Amino acid sequence: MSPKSDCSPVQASSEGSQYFRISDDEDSSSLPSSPNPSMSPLDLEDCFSEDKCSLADPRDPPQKKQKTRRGRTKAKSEALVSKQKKNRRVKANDRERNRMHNLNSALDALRSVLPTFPDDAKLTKIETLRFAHNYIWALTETLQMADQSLLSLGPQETRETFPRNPSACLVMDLTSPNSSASSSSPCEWDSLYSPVSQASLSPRNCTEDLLPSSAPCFSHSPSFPEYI
DNA sequence: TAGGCCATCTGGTCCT
DNA sequence: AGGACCAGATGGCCTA
Repeated sequence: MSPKSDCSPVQASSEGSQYFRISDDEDSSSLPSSPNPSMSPLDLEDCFSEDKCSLADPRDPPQKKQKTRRGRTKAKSEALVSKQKKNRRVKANDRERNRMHNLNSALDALRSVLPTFPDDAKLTKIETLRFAHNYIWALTETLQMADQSLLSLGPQETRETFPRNPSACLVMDLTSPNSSASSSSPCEWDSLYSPVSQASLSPRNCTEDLLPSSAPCFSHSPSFPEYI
């Protein structure tokens, strides 16, 4: 079950700019006498800014200038406050949208460096974060193991054991579902749970907590240490 | 159709 | 005061 994948930020942004919902207070209290229910918020802004649609009661007797002026002043100030409020909300919505887009971009960047199978499978947000956490933890642990092995092995043995960068070997083991895995257990990545993950995630549910349901559970090479 | 995921809006809170 | 961050609400889309 992959979520909608064609929702680019640009598209979302354009949709967001078109989508506007008038909140209850703005609709009923701040804008009590909307001249035209079909007017867009921008129309209403024009209405306020240009004073095209006065909020003053037309039934006010014209001879009571003082009272009328005071009433109009109050109504206009309320309109201005309402307009300012609405402008702030619109700007805040825009910032929030951009903030979430930035967050999603960062999440996409994170996804791009994580191995996924199949390649076009898109991890959900929570899956990406959990997977990245465990992936980093596994890489770190393996590097430490490799360092220890390097220290204990002689130069010749080292060359045979680690012909290339040990971390590269690790990545191969981690990422390739067809790597020399002898274990056929469907959820070998359970062994990659970090201590922290074990505290917060259920190791028994590999598909939910570590990998997307659409992605297969990977096997690791026999040389990969068991982290239980 | 229910449930999951997501984008967006919104009001509150904290910080500068 | 204004911006950043957060969490709740809402509605749309997609899949089983």
